[in-house]
Amino acid sequence: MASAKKNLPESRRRRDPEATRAAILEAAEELFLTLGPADTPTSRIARRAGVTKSLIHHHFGSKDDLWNEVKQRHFGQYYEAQREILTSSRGSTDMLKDSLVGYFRFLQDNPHAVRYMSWRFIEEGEDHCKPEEDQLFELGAERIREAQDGGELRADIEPVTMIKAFLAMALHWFQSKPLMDQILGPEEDLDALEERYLEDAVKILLDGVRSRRATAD
Amino acid sequence: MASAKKNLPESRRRRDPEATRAAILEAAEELFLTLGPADTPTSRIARRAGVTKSLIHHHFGSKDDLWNEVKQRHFGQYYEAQREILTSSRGSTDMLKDSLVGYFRFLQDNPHAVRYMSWRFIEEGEDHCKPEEDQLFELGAERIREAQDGGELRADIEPVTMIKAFLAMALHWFQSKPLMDQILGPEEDLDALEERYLEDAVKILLDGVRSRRATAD
DNA sequence: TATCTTATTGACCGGCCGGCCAGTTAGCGT
DNA sequence: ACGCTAACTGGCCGGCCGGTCAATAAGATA
Repeated sequence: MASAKKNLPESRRRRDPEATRAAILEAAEELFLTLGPADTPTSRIARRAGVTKSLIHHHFGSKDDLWNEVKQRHFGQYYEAQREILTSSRGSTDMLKDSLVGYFRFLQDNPHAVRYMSWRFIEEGEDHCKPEEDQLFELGAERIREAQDGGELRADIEPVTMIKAFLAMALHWFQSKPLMDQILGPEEDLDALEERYLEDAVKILLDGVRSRRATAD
Repeated sequence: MASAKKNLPESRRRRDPEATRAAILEAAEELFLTLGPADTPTSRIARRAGVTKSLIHHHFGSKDDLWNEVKQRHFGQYYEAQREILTSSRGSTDMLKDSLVGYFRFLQDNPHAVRYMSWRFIEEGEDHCKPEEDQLFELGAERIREAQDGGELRADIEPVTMIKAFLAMALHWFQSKPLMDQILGPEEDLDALEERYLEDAVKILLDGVRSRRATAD
C-alpha cells in the first residue's frame, strides 16, 4: 500500500504534473506581471511554458483562477519577507530603519513585487491575500506601540500612519522608477541616486518619527 | 470672407463635432480609468457617449490614440493643480505643508487622478506627459533649495527625495484605500481615519525635513 | 499483463472586439 | 440654389481569445 510514487526522478519523466504546474505558474507570473492580466493571452502563457493551452485549464480551471494562484503564490514570498523583517530586528527605532531598508532591498531584488502591488491597487475584485497582510500590519503596529510606550517613538502619531509612511516611501520609488530612467537617459546614474534616496528617506522618516526628547546617537 | 462659423449656438445643432469629441472623451475617461484600457470596449464608450462606435475612429483614429488623448487631457488638470500648489503658497516650510495638504485634497476630490497615476506606473509605452511633470519637479526642487540655503530645511537631504516623500505619502493612502475599506466593513469611519492620517503625515514629514536647529512654533 | 486514472493533445466553437467601408445627410461657402 | 466637405450611421469582416471535448497514451496499481 505504501506507494512508491516518485521512484523515477532520475530519467526525465515524460509526464510530470508538478513540473508542468510549476512551469505554467512561472510563465504566467512573468507574463501577467509585465503585460497585465488582461493583455496576456493564455495561449502565450502556454507557449512560454512549453505546454498546450488546454493544460492550463486542466490544471488551473480558468484564466482567472490561474491569476489568483499567481497572486497568492507571489504574496507568499512577499509575506514571508515582510514578516521576517518585522520580527527579526532587535528593539526600538532600529527596527524601523531595518524594516525600511529590508523592504527597500526586497523590492529592489523583486521587481515583480512592485508590479504586483500596483495591480492589486487597480483591480477591484476581492483580494484573497488581505487577511495575512492585515495580520502583518497588526504585528508592526504592536511593536510600534511598545516603542511609543517606552518613549522611543513619539506617541502623538497613529502607528498605522507610521507603517504606511515607510511602505509608501519605499514602494513609491520603484513605482515611479520606470518613469524616471525613461527621461534620465539609458542608465545615467540611477542606481547611485537610488542609494542616496534610501539614505535620505531613512533620515526623514526616523527624525520625523522619533520622540522629541530623544537626542539621536 | 470673414467666416461666421458658429452663428447658430442657440438652437441645438444636430451636428456638433466639438460636443461629440467632448462626450467621447468624457465617457472614455470614466470607463478607461475604472475598468482599465484593456477591459473597456470602444463599443461601450460609444454607447455611453450616445454615439456610434465609428465616430470614435472618425474623431480619434484608434483606441490607443483615444487613450493617449485621455491621459494627456487628464494630466492637464493634474498639472495645473500641482503648479498652483507649488507657486501659490508663501515662504519656507509652510509651502511644504500646503503642498502636501493641497495634493491630498486634490486626490481626495479626483479619484480618477489616483487611478491615472497607477496606470502610468504600470504601462510601459512612452509617456507624453513627462516633460511637463519634470518641469514641475524642477520648480519644487528650486524652492526647497532656497529654504535649505535659508536654513529652514535641513541641507543634508536631496530636494528630490523630499518631494517624493510628500507625493508618496499622499498618493499611497489613496492607492491602498480600496484595499482598506474592503476589510474595514462598508464605511466604518474611514473618512475620519483619513483626516487623522493627513495630520500625522504632516507631522512626520515636516519634523523629518525641518532644519535641526529650528524649534517649531 | 490487464486495468484504471489522469496528464496531455489538437481540433474546434461561440463570442467579442477593433477597425473598415459604403452610403447618407447636415452645414457652410459661393 | 448648388456642391463640397466632413460629421455621422449601420453593417460587416477578420482575427483573436477563453474555454470545451473527444481521443491518446503514460504511469500507477494489482
